[in-house]
Amino acid sequence: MLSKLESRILSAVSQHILIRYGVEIPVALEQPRQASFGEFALPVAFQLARQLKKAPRAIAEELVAELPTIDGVQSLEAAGGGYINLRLNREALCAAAIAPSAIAAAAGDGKVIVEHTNINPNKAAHIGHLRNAILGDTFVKMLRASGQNVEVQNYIDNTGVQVADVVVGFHYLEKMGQADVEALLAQEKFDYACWDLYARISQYYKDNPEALQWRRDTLHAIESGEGELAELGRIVADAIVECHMNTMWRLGIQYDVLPRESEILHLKFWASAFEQLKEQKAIYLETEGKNSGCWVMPGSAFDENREDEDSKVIVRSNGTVTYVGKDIAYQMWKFGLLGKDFYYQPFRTYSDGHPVFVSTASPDGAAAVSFGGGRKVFNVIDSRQSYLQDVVVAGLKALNYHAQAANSIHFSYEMVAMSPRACVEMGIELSAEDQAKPYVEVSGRKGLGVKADDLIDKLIDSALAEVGSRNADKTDDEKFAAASAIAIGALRYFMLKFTRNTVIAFDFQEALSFTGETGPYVQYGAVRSGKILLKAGDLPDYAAVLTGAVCARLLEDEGLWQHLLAVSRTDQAIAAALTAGEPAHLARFAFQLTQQYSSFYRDYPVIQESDAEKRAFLLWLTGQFRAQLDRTLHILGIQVPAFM
RNA sequence: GCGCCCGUAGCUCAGCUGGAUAGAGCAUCUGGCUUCGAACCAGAGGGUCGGCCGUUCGAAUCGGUCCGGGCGCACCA
Repeated sequence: MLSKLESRILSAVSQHILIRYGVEIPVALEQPRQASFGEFALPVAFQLARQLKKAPRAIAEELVAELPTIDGVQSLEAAGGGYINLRLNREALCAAAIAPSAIAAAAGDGKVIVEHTNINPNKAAHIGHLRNAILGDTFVKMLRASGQNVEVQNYIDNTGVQVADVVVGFHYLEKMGQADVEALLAQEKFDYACWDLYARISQYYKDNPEALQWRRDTLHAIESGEGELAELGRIVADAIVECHMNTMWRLGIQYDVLPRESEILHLKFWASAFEQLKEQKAIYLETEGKNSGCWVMPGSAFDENREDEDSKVIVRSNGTVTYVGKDIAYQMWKFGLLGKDFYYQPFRTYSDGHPVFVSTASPDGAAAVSFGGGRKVFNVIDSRQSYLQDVVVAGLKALNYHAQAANSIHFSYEMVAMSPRACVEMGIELSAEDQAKPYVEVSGRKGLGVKADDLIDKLIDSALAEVGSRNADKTDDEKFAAASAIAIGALRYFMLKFTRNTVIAFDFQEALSFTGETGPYVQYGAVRSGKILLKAGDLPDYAAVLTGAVCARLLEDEGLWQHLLAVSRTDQAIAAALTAGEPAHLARFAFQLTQQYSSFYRDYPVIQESDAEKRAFLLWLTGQFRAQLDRTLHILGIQVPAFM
């Protein structure tokens, strides 16, 4: 609601300055430190001071006197060293909020692709993967809320060493065949079994380096797609992908398509990319030095501080392509630059009816859908991969795809590590070296980490204990549903409250907290407001009761005005978070909005209000709060339980 | 060695393109449930924004430098 007014103010002010002083400067609008200063502040006089060689305070006073009246603005005032504080017309803002408004979604041109989750399908998902998926999913919802057409991809590396290692574990360590693995699969928690096995085989390699030959053999078999080892690889990867999809769906996270590495290999995506790279001389065949016999990208292409000799191998001397090479091909496909596409078949349909497809190599029985070909691509990958992401972008540039290179965005974030206390609580023994650190890196190879499903279960358990103690009258199913919503709310909020470049040192006590700045705090505010609306019975006809005069009278109350203001800032908050690319900003807004509501809740009893006009107004404000909070929570992927 | 990130209250973190008295949560202390549910609210204490230079009307924010911590820099993915 406020965003329109804001742009009106900005254009009026900059226009006036242009005419009056003949200068064109970017005008900024801020929120004053104190609410008593007004609703907005213009620091523009400070900027003008230099150019006009005049005291900022004098300029501010001049502007206050000369600025034309702006629709919706009550008054202007020069303050402090040169601020212009600005008060809004309360009645006008209120009237605008009551009138139903059509929100014009700014439809973006072209498709935006967001790739996230991307967990190696060889073990259970852990807290690090949760951060990736929750961050990615929330960003997707932010984009969609702004009218963008978004395609969500979850890349499945089903032919890599990590899958191979688990296959090695089954085949060589456990001496298990296809039937044995399938029997294990039928039991619960296959991803947990693989988690342990992966840690074991990793340790085994350490103790018996000669066993690495098993990995090479297995990897080769998996890449060729033939034989028993390849079949085992398929079974493992497919089953684990199912597990991951289930885990993520518990958090409300969906995908549109699962492109798999096996199809990138079989459909020869790399061959097409290789041709283009050679043709454009983006890579060359090294004939001397340590990389002799390899196709390499010169170091200067992706890092200006590097020498050309400090190059990155794209194709190994044995003719196989590296991870980065495959990633360049995949990135090209995302932009539709490969001249190829996968075939697809349905993978599953979520309970809300949304289908997700998986890539296949064969046109037989393929679904009539297509993916990729985006205008802009966001890769949600942790910051440790930034070097490789740079190489991928350099590849696009070297191919003269400059627009695509500029639209390849590494949506990076810092890792989730384990706090020493969390390690102790899990009974993990740390090396002396690790103990000295402020936090320890999560490691699948070491089996060091908190599994996503375990954490969710733990959260549900403790939410259930709370819900149970407060709602004896509800059925078990109802209580479980509420506890689940609370648990997911707590988890998503926890992962989102940190800005992207903050390392999260995972701590059980913080993650399991339901008080203070948490998801449940916000959900609680929503539930309380919902209860009032429910108890109020039939809602009044707001447009009829809340006339301009009524609003003007009631909004003289500073508390009510501040509440209306807070609610009105939702649009801005959503837009600002998207611009900054920080879901954390939106999470914080949800918290602050709820804080505002909590004091409103205490100060203004709604149901027993005897003044009918005021009661209607309070009800309307309550509804406004709930509606705006619901919008925000929807983007954050947090549901409001029926009770709590 | 080179590159990226971080250093703000006892702890965990915010602080938007430099702007008015640096903010939350947790923890500590005080007060508030016969009043729409206290997973809440009100209040108190607690900070040389890692150090030092610089840029400017103005710096937690920009630049330089030093100190401390993390992560990268493979013919692994």
